[in-house]
Amino acid sequence: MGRGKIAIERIDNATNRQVTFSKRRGGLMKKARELGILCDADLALIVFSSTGRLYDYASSSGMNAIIERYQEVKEENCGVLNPISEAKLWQREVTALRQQVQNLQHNNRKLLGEELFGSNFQDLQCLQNQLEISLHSVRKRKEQLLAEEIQELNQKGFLIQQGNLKLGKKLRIAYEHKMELQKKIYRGIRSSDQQQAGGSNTKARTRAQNIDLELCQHEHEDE
Amino acid sequence: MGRGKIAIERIDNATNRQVTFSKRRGGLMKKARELGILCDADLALIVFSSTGRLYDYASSSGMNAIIERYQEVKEENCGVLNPISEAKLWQREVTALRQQVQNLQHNNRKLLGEELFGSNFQDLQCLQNQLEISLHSVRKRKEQLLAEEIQELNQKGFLIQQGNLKLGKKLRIAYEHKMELQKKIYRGIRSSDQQQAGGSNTKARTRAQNIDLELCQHEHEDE
DNA sequence: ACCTATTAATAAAG
DNA sequence: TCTTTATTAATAGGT
Repeated sequence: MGRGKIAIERIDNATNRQVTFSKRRGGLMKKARELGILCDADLALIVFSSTGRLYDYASSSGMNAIIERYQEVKEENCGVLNPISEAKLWQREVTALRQQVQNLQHNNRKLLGEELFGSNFQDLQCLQNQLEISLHSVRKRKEQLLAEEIQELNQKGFLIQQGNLKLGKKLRIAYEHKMELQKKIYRGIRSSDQQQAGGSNTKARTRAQNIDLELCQHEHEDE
Repeated sequence: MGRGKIAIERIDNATNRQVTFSKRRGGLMKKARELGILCDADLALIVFSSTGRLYDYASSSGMNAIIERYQEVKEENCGVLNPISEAKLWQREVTALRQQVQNLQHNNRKLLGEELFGSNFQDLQCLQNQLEISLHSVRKRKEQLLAEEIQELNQKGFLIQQGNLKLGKKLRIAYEHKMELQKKIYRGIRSSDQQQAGGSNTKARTRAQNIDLELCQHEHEDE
């Protein structure tokens, strides 16, 4: 229809394309409307132009109703929930969770000894029993923790004591070593003094320092 | 187009309407497709027949994408959230509530003296203190309830005692009344015996019954 | 927007 | 539902 037929493919000429879009869009809308009226159909048409502009038509029931109806049908077919059912599902879960939170809060408050005015004597007795059980558990656990800590400390103490014993042994050996060295030094100094009578004792000090160093090395031997 | 023109109004003949629906639906779909291709437009067409059957067409981007795009545009205009954002919103709330439920359950379990292995000594001490406070509250409330009950019972007891006093008074009066009546009867029987020596005492019995009746009436006087 | 030659759609009938 | 065909409607290209 027209002064010549055109191939059904993207129109390259932008102006031409725009003109054709306007004309055919109008025709499509008109045909859609006519179909709805003539055949009592419920239909919707959504068109985005290549520039992003929106044009739409929906028969009497309205666009949203038609979209929802469409999504309901599709959901039945493919098992994938449409966004509206999904929202409703989430909403239901929110309601349930809020109820649960309320219950838990109520429970908590009772366990905290608040809001007791709604409870009768028997309820209070149960609550008291529960609290006593809880308290017992907590105390038991505390004792357990303490016991563990004590054991740990004992272990550490034992290890430290073992270390002490070792060190004591070493110290004794070192002491004996030292005594021997001191004796040697004493003998050395005496002979040195005899060789350089009245001279400075710088050399003797240096020797003493060397001895100290040796002792230190012994003490830190196997750390 | 066609062997004659038709008015754009609902076709009464059902068969005719069904045929027209088929033809025009096809035409509409074709035109929609052509518009999409020729003018590089993004479009969707949803048609429900009067019998509820769904026919739809969507250009390359797909029906859901087009519907979402449509709803996004509409949302911008009217400020009403589209179902997808709504679903996400609910979902976020569900996540938050689930977390809250978890926390509350954890708290509850601790207050019930369960799952104490994750707590250190100080936490346990706090928990114990709280439980002791709770227990104190519960015991206090129990005592309060008992006190109230005792007071109520005292009140009732007092009222019952009052009733008893009243009844006792009446009983005394009734007793005195009875004694007087018995004296009268005694005197009456004696004189009667003197008049009818050795005769039946039927009349005397009847009199005694009357007296009992009188007493009963006194006892139940103001109930 | 309008015009109009030309093609496409389709109403009615088979 | 599928074809045919007479007729109307849509529209391509030009103004």
